[in-house]
Amino acid sequence: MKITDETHYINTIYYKIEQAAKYCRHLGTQIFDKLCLHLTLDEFATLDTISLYGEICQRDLAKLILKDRPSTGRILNSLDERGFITRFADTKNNRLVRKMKLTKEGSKILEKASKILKEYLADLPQVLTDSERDNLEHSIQMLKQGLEKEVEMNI
Amino acid sequence: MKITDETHYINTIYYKIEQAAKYCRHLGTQIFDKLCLHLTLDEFATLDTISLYGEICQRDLAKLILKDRPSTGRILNSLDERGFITRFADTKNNRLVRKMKLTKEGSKILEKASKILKEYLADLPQVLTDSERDNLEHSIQMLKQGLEKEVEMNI
DNA sequence: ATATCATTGTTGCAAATGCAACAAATTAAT
DNA sequence: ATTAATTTGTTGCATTTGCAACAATGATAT
Repeated sequence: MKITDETHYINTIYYKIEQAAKYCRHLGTQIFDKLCLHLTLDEFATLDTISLYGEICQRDLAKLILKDRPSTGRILNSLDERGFITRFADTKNNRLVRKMKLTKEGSKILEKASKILKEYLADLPQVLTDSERDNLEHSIQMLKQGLEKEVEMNI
Repeated sequence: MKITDETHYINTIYYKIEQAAKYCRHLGTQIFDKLCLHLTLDEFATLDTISLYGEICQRDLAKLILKDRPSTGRILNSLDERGFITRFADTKNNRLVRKMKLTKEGSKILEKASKILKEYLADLPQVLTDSERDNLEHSIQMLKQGLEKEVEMNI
């Protein structure tokens, strides 16, 4: 039985990336759960992305947080209801869009969660050396650019 | 606006890996759909894994195909109903388990799908050079090993 | 001016997923 | 011997996701 046989799916780079992604997400949700941040990983990523990009429309946000438009809308509904963001009408290319920005409350909880998260992660053993991480980032970037040409993401 | 600000989630390696994984899965399902292989990506991966590892129990298979036990059982039910695998009782560490193996039909459709897939992928432009892919594989492996110590996957 | 197409966001529903609870079988403990 | 704990697989249900259809608005074409 040749476990390293490259012709099998389980040995492809696609499989290994999916596996790594699942570990990442699992670890993320476990940490968010344990730390009681009152935010899910997706909500945190959404607030963080808005704070980074400022006022963007929902579709652009969807592309950034890797969710489809309905899912993005639902996450924003929840954040809106809880007073972490406000949404307002604006235009993009002369088109009516809904943009959003953080409220004071939103900035506060994002900052608090970031701080707690940072402290927690600092106590974890480092999984990759800096050079390994740089290597990985570069390779992933190359892969993404290659795949982008082949896949229609339809967001 | 510092888009490359490393303190933001969207710039972390975790985010980038999830993004790459989503591209991989999207491309995979699109290809399987287009080629009309009468198998989903997950079903293909399952057949491929069984053909590689031989007779294994469901839980071990679940760990390999990165699904939880219920999902694995459901995939196997479907493959079983369609005659691509047979399941039988066996023991592992003196414990009763259900193992499975490919039927003639299962081997046939796996072989056919592999062949079509290989031809299709050969026609795609190469997204990574061999050395880039080797690099990526090594880094991903390191990351996975690091994460494994921190996450309980509960499969 | 009217019709057609494109973009953005929402709704609704089917499918997939995650998870807890359960059942069956075996091991370990007292 | 009885009880408790473990491992494996299934069931059921709540949540999430994916996707198609729709509504609203603006751009383009004839």
